[in-house]
Amino acid sequence: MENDEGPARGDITIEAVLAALDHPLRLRVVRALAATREMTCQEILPEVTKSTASHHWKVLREAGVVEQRREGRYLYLRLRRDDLDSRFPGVVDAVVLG
Amino acid sequence: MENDEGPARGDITIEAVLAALDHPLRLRVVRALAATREMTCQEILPEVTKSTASHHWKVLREAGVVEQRREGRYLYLRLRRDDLDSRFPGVVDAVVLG
DNA sequence: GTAACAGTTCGATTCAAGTCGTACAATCGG
DNA sequence: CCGATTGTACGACTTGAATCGAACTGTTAC
Repeated sequence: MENDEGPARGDITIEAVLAALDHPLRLRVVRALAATREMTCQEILPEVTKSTASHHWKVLREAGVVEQRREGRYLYLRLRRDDLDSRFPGVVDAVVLG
Repeated sequence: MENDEGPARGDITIEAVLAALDHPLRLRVVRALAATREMTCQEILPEVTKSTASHHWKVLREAGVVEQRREGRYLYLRLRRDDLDSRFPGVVDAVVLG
C-alpha cells in the first residue's frame, strides 16, 4: 500500500514545515520525537481524541516532518531529522533547544 | 517615545517566530528585508490596506523578527538578523533560501 | 493654521484550522 | 469467527486569525 510517507526530501518546503511547527501540540510532538528514537501515537498526545491526534500526524507527515512505520496495529512515528537538517540546517535544533 | 522595539534578544521565543513566519505575506516581508537593508512599510506590501499591513508589522515586531526606525512620518523596517541568528542559527537562512 | 500623508487602533466580518463524535478499515487475541 | 483495539475519514461545530473600513494621532508641507 501506499507508503504514504509524505514528500521526498527535495520536496519539503519551508512553508509547510513552518505551518506544521506552528502549533503547540505538534511542537511538543517534534520535541518528544527528537528526544526518543520512535514513539507510538498515543504515547505522545494522550489528552486529545484519536481523530484530533490523527489530524496532527497527517499535517506533520504531509509537511515532511515525520515519517511513520507500521507494526501490526501500532504506528510508530519518527522525526525525519536527516532530511530536515539537510534541507533546512538549524531549524530542528532551534525548535528542540527552544 | 516608546521605542516599542519588541522583545530583547534573549526574550525572543521560537514559538512566536514560527507563528510570525507562518504567513505568506509576512514571509515575503522577511525575504524582502533580508535582501535589502531597510525598507519603508508601503514598499513591501502595496496590495493590502494600511490597517492590514500595520497588523503584520505588529506581529513581526512583537515576535522580535523586525525592528523599526522612525524618520519623520515614515517607518523603516529592518530584519533583526543578528539577534535571530544568534538565538536560532539557521532559521533565517532556511526561510530566505527556502 | 490647514491640508495631506503615514501609521495605529477599534469594531465587524469572513474564513481557515482545530476539535470532537461517529462510522469505518485493518489488525490482533481469544 | 468475534470482540477489542489502532488509526483514518467524514461531517459539524467552534474558535481564532486575517482583512477591511472608519476614526484617530502625529508629522510634514504649504
